[in-house]
Amino acid sequence: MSATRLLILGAVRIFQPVHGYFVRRELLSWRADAWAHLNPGSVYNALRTLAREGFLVEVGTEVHGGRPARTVYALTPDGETEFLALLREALWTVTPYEPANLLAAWSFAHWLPRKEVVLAFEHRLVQVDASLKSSQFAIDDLASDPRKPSHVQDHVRLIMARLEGEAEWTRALLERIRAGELWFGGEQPEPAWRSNTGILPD
Amino acid sequence: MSATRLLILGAVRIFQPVHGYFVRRELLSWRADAWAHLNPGSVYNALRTLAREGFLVEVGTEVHGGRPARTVYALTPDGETEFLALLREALWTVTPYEPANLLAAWSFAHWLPRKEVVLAFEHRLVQVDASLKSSQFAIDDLASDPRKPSHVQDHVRLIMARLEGEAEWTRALLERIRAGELWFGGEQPEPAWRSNTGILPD
DNA sequence: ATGCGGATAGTCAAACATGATCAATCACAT
DNA sequence: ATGTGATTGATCATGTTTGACTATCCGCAT
Repeated sequence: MSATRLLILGAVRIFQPVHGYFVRRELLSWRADAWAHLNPGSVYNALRTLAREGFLVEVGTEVHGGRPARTVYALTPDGETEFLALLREALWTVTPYEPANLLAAWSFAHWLPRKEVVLAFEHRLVQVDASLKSSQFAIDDLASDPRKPSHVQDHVRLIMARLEGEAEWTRALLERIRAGELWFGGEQPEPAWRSNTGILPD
Repeated sequence: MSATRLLILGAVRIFQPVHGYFVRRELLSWRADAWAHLNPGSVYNALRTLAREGFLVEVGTEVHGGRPARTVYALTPDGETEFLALLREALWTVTPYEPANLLAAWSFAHWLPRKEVVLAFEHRLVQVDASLKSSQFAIDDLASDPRKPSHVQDHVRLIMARLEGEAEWTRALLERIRAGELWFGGEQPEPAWRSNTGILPD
């Protein structure tokens, strides 16, 4: 799933050099285990996969006492590029069947310039609007086709209702961003939160 | 994924005895490939898994010309029970992180009595309401915790906005069901749609 | 000193999903 | 007759997800 890749890449980017368990704890504190189905195995697997693909490097291995060794990762330049690509993809594209994408994208959107986020959100609203309009025609077509069960129309309506909810959230946030709330790429030297615990191991 | 199991079980239940490709085509015409990530492999795999678990039986194998043999399935009594259990679970439970569940459930809800569907939908609205209320407290807590990144609050808001959209859909449908629209379990002898093509092979 | 819950750090086999690929057939125009 | 593209019916290697499980260490009360 692409949300997992973005989450892992983004979390490593913030805390690098960082080991798997730390990434996992942080993402757990974002409830990503729930909304992105992020199980322990997924985290470690994604780390290994991203490393194999050259987006992450193992920068070392630490052992503390008799505990399992922890592998420490950092982003490569390619990983940086990939992160931005995935982030933009997730932020600019409405994916009604991948609800985790927007959640993951919003987790890292403050790394982009405020202006881009505004444009991306405006674009999302345009996409949703187009979806709503086109789906009305789809529903009319479905209604006139006796071979299609009528619940398919209701499916479309449900998907649109959820999208409408998402659009409402987008509008509310857009207003806050336009009003100068929140901090974006380059506007603030340091993020206010740098840890899920307040204490970084080591 | 549990939506896949419900979809396959339900589709077989409608069209049994039926082969995999037919089930796939039907679910494709419901756009389930999009909203439930239903790839070809998932369908055939689910059929085999459900058969292994005793919920489906292979009632035979047909060969037409030089094409791959088609395996024909039907529900067992256990499969019937499992179908109803999965359907009720999906219909009665709000699962914000499994958006396909409700879509799958609504595909088969007309097999249940109208009264149950009304109760289930009313219960869904209660659940959403509780979610909305509890998440307001969660947001307040998150806001007062400087260690938590502020996007986590926005995550909660987005999830709630989507849920609110779902609730809107639920209310609209509930009204129609209460008004006597649509047909439910035992109210109508035959479903009006029995095929995705109008022509059943054979 | 001992017991016990919780945090730390991660593994692994089994289950499941992915979607390109196959090879025959059909519809239909050239 | 032959090429073209869509349809039929499914498989399979590869990759990903699942989540129970391991094993140590720490804090702290008994």
